[in-house]
Amino acid sequence: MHEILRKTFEGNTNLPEEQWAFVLNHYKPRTTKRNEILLEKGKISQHLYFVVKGCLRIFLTDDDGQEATRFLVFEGSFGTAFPSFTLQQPSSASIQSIEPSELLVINYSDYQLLLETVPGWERMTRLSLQQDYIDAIMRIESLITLDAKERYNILLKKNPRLIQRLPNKFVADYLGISQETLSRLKSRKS
Amino acid sequence: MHEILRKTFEGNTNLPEEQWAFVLNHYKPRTTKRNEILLEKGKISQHLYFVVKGCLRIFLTDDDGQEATRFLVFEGSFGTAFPSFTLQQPSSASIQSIEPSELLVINYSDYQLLLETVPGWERMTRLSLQQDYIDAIMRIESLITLDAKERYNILLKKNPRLIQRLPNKFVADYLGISQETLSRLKSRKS
DNA sequence: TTCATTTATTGACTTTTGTCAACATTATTT
DNA sequence: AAATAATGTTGACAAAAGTCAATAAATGAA
Repeated sequence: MHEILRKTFEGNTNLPEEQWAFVLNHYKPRTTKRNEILLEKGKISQHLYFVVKGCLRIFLTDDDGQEATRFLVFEGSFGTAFPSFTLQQPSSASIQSIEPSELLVINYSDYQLLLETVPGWERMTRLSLQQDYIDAIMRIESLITLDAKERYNILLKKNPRLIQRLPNKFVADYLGISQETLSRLKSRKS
Repeated sequence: MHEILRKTFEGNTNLPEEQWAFVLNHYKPRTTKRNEILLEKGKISQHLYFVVKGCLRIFLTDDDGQEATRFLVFEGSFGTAFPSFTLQQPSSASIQSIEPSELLVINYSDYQLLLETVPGWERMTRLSLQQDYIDAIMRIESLITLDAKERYNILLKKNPRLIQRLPNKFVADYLGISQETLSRLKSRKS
């Protein structure tokens, strides 16, 4: 089960065998049920999740009960309420497991421990953060330059599995539009 | 002139005196004229800029000549076309110095050199990246959950100098809205 | 499988924002 | 200071997206 996690790390770093064991050991398996809430907003996020199977959703709720999806986390990716986890502050977002999922979980203090004790781990972390930041920048770009239809088309191209697999409403609020608008987009020609 | 840069770094790290000299030496002073273009889209970004005085703008242009501002970089902050600089790929964004500015500039290979040779510098970089990523996440949130007026109000509260100082049109496309909409927002009561 | 619940689609209408154009105002340059 | 260019405001209208409500379809649980 840790194999896929190791493969993911290996894109950015190369460790001696014993250190791999040390790192991977701090990621504990966990399974979740469909729609299980992993973090409620207002709490401090203590865990970073790696999705082996399934899908997580980091989302915001406002006072009217409106929801907006900040991130969707699929197989082979990491996710948490990042500002909360990093700064150890109450989270504005909640985390939900949309599907029954298999996760590997590291807690905040172990995350820090790896940074302190494993040589080269800081680099691993920096590189992965770099990529996350770039993804965020691209998302901002698409939000400020494209209309709903264009954003949908790009998502369809870049991440078709996401659209096939997820309930419409999650896709919609990930795109920052209403469910009805998405529904109309999909049936529109162009 | 390097003093403000050092102060900024010192929030995240603590170096012996000789290493400070080494780091700061790799940031070269540069001045720019109003509206000077520092990077054209399509080119690879070779420089990371620290703004001592003035203001930079990282912006996108489409085929119709429409512009959208990805980031505004003020005194005491770093900026570049990040995906291009990091991955050393052609940039989708351009960089412009909106005001006559004083910058401190490091090039890509020196940036890498500091990461390789200065102990603790990788951590400095990671922490600053973490904050940038958090800022990007918050910007995404505001784009998917708030309307133009709300986004404007938040910007007004969080960064009043930005609005006072910059031409309306830059503020507008930073918010992802048209100049006219911003103009109407400003005169609207609520 | 059936029932209950959740999710998706569609219509009618409203609100928000964008676009184009005219004009006013403010900066820059000479 | 005058001339020129850049920026800001406003109106009229168009387009995009949201909301509410009714219904259809799909899904999960018993």
